[in-house]
Amino acid sequence: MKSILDNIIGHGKVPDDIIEKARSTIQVKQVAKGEILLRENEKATRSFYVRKGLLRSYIIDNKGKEHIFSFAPEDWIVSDIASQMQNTPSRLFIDALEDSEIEVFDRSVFEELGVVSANGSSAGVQRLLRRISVLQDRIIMLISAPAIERYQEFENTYPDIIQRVTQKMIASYLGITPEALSKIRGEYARKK
Amino acid sequence: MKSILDNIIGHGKVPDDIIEKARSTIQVKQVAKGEILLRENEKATRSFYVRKGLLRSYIIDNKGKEHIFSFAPEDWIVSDIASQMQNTPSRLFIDALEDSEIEVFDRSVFEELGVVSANGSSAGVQRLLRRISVLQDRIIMLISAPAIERYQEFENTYPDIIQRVTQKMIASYLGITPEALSKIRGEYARKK
DNA sequence: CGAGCGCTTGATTGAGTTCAAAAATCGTGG
DNA sequence: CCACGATTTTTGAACTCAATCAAGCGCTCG
Repeated sequence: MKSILDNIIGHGKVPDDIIEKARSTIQVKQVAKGEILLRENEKATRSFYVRKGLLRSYIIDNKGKEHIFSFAPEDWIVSDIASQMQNTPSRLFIDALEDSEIEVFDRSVFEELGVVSANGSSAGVQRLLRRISVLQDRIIMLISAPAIERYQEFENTYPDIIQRVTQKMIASYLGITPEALSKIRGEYARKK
Repeated sequence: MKSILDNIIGHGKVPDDIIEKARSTIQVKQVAKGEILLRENEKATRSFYVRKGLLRSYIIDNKGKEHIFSFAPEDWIVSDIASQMQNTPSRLFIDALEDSEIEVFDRSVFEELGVVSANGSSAGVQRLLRRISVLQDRIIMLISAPAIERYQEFENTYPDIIQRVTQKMIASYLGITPEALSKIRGEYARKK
């Protein structure tokens, strides 16, 4: 059976004793369909590797509606990277759509294997993780929020950029037409 | 002035001579507003680090409309990771929104610095890059394609998952209501 | 066997698009 | 530095795609 370790470490190169030490920090778990592994507002410290079965991650918006961020079948990893990165309470729920067998692990596994922060290579990986976190947030906005909220989010997240580009560009980034953005901004301003 | 190197290598730890060798493969370039650095269908081999100015990446859909995937101000990196990962022709254009000063580099920089494929740590990084590439594709679909095309894309990309989850879940993943998906599928099937 | 869930279908509503045209802003050459 | 042309932004009307609300059917699993 495949393990997360087979995926982190490439071929050879990592000493057996280190691998064994890492393996001891990984916890194998059987989860029943419907079981919740991570709830909103919990601190996301652990990630889940799926050996067998199917997990999903999703958010619940302010109207109580579910929006699935990702499915995770065999050999996939699920986690709230954004929450882990920024050390903020998680926005995602993670649960099991089928009875599953998973491996539970946290950042320390990567550190022990030298993937993260081992010898100066950390900053590049940090950057990749931050990128993923940004993309995750954007997808969540796109599937769950109406145009006006996406605009407000953009306003807050990129105050510097908003000054430097045309509205046409911002609209294009948000996935709406310039006309729609103009109208949204009109109403929005009027209401303040 | 900050360089991409300051970001890849963390603090200390990488020998000076290796850093210098890496630095020699990085090319500093002045680009004028409007200049195009990467075109659709080119093979994306290089990435761009912005020292000063503003770049963007975007696609042009089949109706000729631009959709901005990302802005890249100072200290950001732009590249078509999906294209680089899968070695496919790029879907993204990259151009300059302001006169900018950038650093041009390719994968070899990471390899030389031991971030990628140096000593077995590669597989973990590969996984992160693949994740980014998946997220990139999904965002592009969300901002540029109507619901039916997003569904068809999903059908092709995750044929295994489609069998195992309810349509309600798929709709939730696509960012539409179950009713809308049902209707879309109805028409779609009828037309075949 | 019944209750609930999932899927479909229909009617209505609403957010955002498209098309068009006017007003405002920007950039450039004279 | 001004003026002109081009682009951007705004506004309006008609339209379209998808959301909402509601009802009905079929299935399963408890």
